Amino acid sequence: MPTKTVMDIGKSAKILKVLGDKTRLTMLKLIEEQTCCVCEFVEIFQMSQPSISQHLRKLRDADLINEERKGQWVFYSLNQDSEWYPFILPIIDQLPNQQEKLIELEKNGTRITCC
Amino acid sequence: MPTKTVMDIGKSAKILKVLGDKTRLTMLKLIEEQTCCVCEFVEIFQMSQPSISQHLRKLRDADLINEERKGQWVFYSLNQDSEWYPFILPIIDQLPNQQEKLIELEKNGTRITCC
DNA sequence: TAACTATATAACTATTTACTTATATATGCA
DNA sequence: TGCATATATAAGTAAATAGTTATATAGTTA
Repeated sequence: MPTKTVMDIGKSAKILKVLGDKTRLTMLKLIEEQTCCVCEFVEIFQMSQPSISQHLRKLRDADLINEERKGQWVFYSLNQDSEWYPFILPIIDQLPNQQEKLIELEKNGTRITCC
Repeated sequence: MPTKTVMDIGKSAKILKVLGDKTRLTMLKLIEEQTCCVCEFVEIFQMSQPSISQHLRKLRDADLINEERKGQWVFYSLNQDSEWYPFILPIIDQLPNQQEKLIELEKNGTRITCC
C-alpha cells in the first residue's frame, strides 16, 4: 500500500466520468460485495452483450475492476488494490444497495445457469 | 438538515457525470473555500467566457453551486445546503488543493480588478 | 475434430458534449 | 440617456459517447 500520493485533478475527473454512467455505476455497486460474470450483467441490465462488455472494458481500463476467467466465464470484481479505490469507495458506499437485482436473477433461475 | 434519504442511483450517476470534467471539478474545488466570480474563472482556465458560463450552468442546474449577484459581478459558491452536498463532499475533499491558481491571479493583479 | 457457449472486438450510427462566434441581458457610470 | 463592463444565451460544429450488428476469440463438450 503506497503512502498517500498527490492526485491529479485531471485524472480524478476522468475517473468520475467513468463513474458518471448509470450502468457502470450500478455495476460497481453490485460487485462491491460479490463478483459477477458478464452474462449476469446482460440479464440484470437487459442490454446486449457487446454493450455490457464495452462498459466493463471502460471500468477495467480505469483500473477500477479485476477480471478473472473461470472456464468459459469471466468474473469481475472491485479492484481493492487500485490506486483509485480510496477515492471511489466513499462514493460507492453512499449508493443504494443493488442486491435486489441479483435476488431477482435467482428467482428467475438465471443466476444458476452461469455461476 | 434532512434525515438521510434514499438516493437514486441514476441521479447519482448524473451528478458524477457533471463532476467528470476537469474544468468543472476544478471549479468546485476552488469554491470549496471561497467564492469566485465568472471573470476569475475565465482568467484561471484561460477559456472563453461563454464556455465558463456554460460549465457554471451545468453545476447550477445540478444544484451543486449557489449564484449571487453583486453589482455587475456574479459570484459562485459551493451549495452546502444541496441534497447532494454530503455525496460530493468526500470527493472534493480528496482532490488536491487548487488555491495556487488564485494566488497566481493575485500576482497578475487580475484578481483585484473584479473582486 | 465439430458444434456450442461465453466473451471481446470492430465497424458503424445516432446522440451528447464542449467548444466556438454572435448576440442578448443586466448593471454601473459619465 | 448612452456607453462600457460583466454575464448569459443561442446557434452552429467537431469530437466523444453509448449503443447497434457482425465477427473474432476462447473455452467446453460431444
